[in-house]
Amino acid sequence: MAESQDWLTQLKAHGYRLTGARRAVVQVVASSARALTPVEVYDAARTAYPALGLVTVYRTLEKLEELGLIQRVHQEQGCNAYLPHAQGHQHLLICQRCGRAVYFDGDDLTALFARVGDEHGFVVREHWLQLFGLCAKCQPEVNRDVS
Amino acid sequence: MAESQDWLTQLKAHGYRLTGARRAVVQVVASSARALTPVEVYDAARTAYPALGLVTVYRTLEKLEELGLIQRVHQEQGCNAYLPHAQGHQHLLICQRCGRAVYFDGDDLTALFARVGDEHGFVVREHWLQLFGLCAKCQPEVNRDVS
DNA sequence: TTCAATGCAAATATTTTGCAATTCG
DNA sequence: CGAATTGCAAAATATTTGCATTGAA
Repeated sequence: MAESQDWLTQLKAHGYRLTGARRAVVQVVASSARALTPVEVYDAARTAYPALGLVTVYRTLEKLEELGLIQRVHQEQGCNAYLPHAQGHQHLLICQRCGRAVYFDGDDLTALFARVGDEHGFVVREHWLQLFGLCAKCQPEVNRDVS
Repeated sequence: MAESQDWLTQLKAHGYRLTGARRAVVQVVASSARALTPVEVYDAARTAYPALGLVTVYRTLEKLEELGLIQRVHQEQGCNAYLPHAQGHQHLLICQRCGRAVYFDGDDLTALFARVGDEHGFVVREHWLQLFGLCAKCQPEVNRDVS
């Protein structure tokens, strides 16, 4: 994936070395359409780089987050999964069945949120917005799961 | 606090017993204006009920959440703090300095979110919105912190 | 009196740290 | 070669479970 290469370039640009472990982790996370936990990254990346240690996954994710290349995703099931970060100001729409995540634009919401803050004497500096639902592929499947 | 009494009534109504430990935990959480972690609840509630165990705090919070009386709050610093739940459909506005939380109304957002989902082939079933900023009291303080 | 609830201790799970060996540049 | 990076083992945290005792109804 092109994104994967770009991340490696970014790491290098910030003085980090390009190691086998990092390449494997980057490859996995950069190409995932759903948020992955450290252990999931570990398992997936070991097929490409068997000597990988879980600690290195933690440390690499930390650096990728610091560089703004990935973002932590909070869900009911847990808050320690990571996804490639969107460009600009975007919000997440996550499938509750398969975990697939897509970003959507929310620029027009900022003004609304500032107004809400005003009404309570707050200055709003950040907002978190996530939508949960079912993606096109999973909508028919859910009925099947239940029956 | 009146809310505290109401929670105890709810617990009883669902077949749970009203014990000293539960009264202490309920009292602390129901009257808090900011989200508290299990350990914070534990420390605060022990002044009223010294024999309290941390495990009981976990178990009580679990029941309160199950009854919809409290809700888990996710923040940058952690995702294991609880706050009294709002009535109806409300969202959180949290002060980044003192932690004070207030709810605001978000009914009008539902239609907008459904439309966003549509554009991506999703059926939106839930949404999650939180605003972060500075409350009236903390706005002047922040400048002082920095200088 | 009965069984839910408790608190302790121990088990799990998750994340972080110390450190000697390895490897990128 | 030298410093950054790695993986292991161990430590530190956070949460859950087993179980004998206690106490609410």
